[in-house]
Amino acid sequence: MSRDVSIGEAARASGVKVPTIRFYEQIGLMPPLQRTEGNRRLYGADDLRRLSFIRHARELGFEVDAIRTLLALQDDPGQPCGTADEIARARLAEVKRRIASLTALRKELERMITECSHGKVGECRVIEILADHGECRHHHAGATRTA
Amino acid sequence: MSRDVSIGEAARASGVKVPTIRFYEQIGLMPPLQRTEGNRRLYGADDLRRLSFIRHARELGFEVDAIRTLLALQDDPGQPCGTADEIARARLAEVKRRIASLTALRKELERMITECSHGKVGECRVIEILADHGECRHHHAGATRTA
DNA sequence: GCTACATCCTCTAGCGACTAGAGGAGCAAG
DNA sequence: CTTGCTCCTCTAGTCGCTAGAGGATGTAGC
Repeated sequence: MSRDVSIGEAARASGVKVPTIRFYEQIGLMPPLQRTEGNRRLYGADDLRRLSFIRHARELGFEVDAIRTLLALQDDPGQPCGTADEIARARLAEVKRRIASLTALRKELERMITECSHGKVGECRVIEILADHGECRHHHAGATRTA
Repeated sequence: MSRDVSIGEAARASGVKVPTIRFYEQIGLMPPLQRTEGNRRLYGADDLRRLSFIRHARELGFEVDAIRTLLALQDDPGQPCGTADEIARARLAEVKRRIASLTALRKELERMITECSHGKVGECRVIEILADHGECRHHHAGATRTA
């Protein structure tokens, strides 16, 4: 039962980088940890599980606030899971929106690239299409950020 | 020939917000502008075209550095357009990667949600799958940010 | 001329989720 | 006892804006 490992080992075990682990502690995603006499952090099995949970949730693109809520739910298993479900659904909706938006971007980019005749900039379709919004099928998709 | 408009009118015409326009000037995407006696910026037709170019490029998710390069190319139409093409291709590749990654996320989220039986958190699949990375088909997709 | 009011100016700080680096302490092996 | 690794805290930087303070300018109506 390898208990109470260092932050470096926790990083290797969880796949979260050392500075990021410290950052998670700072913003309260990880609880304040046990320390050695020499002031080094010690991670037990629960802490490692929590880290992995956070990592996985981040990979799925949940925001830190959402993860905070999910962790609180996990710590209280008797609660109904409507909130967790809601958070996941909201994330799914966001992901679908992003996919739709990116698919539109892909089409537009492909069009630019295939129309470019690889000559001079003066007649380059890439530049022309960027210059004339009217030429383009893409109309302000909005939200073009985050995962 | 509505020449030399105010920043507010430039914002309305281009769809870029006033503070964002000033920000573009600050980071050198827009050149230092003509000013009135009262120190207000004046935008001519060229400036408005440049703004629209920037806006469109940002909508397509090009980074500011890439836009800087594209603008420099546009200003020098005799150049071969290989660089523009390359930038567009790089962006397309990135968009494709993001779509692939988000599609994997979507599947995973859908699985979580459909398996959730809407009972207590203790037996909630959403929480369980987040807790056990082993249960999941999704393996560190990497780049989960930006457009 | 005078008063509202909109629009403009500059400057600084904040967002989210980290990442990088300075400057120093602890600890095991040779 | 020194080398070299890991760890500590703290601050600042990343990207592309966005928000707000605090003040100047411009315009329309009276």
